[in-house]
Amino acid sequence: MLKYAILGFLNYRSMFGYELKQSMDGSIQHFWHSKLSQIYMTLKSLESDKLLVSEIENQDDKPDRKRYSITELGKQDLREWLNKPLLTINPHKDELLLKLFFSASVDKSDLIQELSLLKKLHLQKLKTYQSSTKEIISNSTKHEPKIKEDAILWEATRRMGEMYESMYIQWIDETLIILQKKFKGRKS
Amino acid sequence: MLKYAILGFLNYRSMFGYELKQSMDGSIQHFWHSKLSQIYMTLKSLESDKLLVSEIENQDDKPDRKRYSITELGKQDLREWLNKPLLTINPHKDELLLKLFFSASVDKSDLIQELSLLKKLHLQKLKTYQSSTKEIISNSTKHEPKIKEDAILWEATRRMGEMYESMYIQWIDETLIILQKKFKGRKS
DNA sequence: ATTATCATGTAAAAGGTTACATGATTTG
DNA sequence: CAAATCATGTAACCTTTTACATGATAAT
Repeated sequence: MLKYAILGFLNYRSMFGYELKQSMDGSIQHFWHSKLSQIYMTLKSLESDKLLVSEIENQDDKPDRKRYSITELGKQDLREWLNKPLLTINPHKDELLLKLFFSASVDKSDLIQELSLLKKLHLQKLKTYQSSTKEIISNSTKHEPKIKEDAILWEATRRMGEMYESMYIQWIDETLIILQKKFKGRKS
Repeated sequence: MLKYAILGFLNYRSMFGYELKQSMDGSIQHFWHSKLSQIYMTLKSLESDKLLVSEIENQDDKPDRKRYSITELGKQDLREWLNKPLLTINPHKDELLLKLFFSASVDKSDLIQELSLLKKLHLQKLKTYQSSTKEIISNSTKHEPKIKEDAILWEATRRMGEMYESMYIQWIDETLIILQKKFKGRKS
């Protein structure tokens, strides 16, 4: 579905591959992410499918770049995808939970340390969603009121990021308490 | 990492490919899932890496089956993985959020319908984690007290499933209210 | 009769990561 | 002087999905 992430962004305005990566990392990174190499490959295939067109722009001080624009065919494809409702929950994978599930033999203080570090990382993410991500969305509405309907939906997805991180942190806290209680003073 | 899910289960006891799939779907499906075809392929490659061995069992009434057992090398590999702490958050993907992010032009009653259906599915999952999954875990402890340490960690992962689904449902409810408020009576 | 369950697999395609390659400018 | 940012891409590899193939028994 990287295809539709790309079409979605290019439907706002034309962009370069590199720029697309930055847009993704700055707005949808908590529910979609891709490596640059994959973005470039996908852009190529979307162009050969006539969903995009590109033109090369020369820059004096910086490397040349390729500006991609969505075509009518591309817009149509995007619209069809947007109008087709999802009928199933999309499963996801969490390596931490997989590891934890099988970790009965692992030293408990190691698990506690691991969870404590991950808690810090989740707290950082939470703060990002609560400050910079939130500001980006509210700023975009001020300058261009016509994108208000977009901003409402962007805010809904941001809110999910916030709720998810809060929930994850709460779960880590609960799990840390259980680990400290049940295995107190026990060696592995 | 399907590799480690397989090694993890086979470290409890030897199993058939088909059985492995059932075990996964019955216990870790909310943070790990795989198709049967992939399980068979991975079993094959793990066996050629000497992490597993297999023996064919004949059954009169049912098809033959292949029982896989973990080797010492496999146990070692699993232990190494379990002892290596995760240092990063694993990103995930959610097609619903991706679609919603770009859905400003979509008919709002369609979005409301889609979210309402998904809410029902999440409610079902939540109930499963709160009843059958919970029972499976507590039953396993009663009959085999030596797996108590395992059961504590299984319960922690089950709890994440429960918290995740509760959070998701709450987010859908909030989002439904926003959609109904902001776009009341408006045509797409 | 048809569908579900048991049971194993192969082949092709799609999706995604990692490593490599290039090369200028800017910031610390 | 080293690292980050800008900018694009290829090749090899790994992971995952989808479709196909077979065939018996049990349940509805």
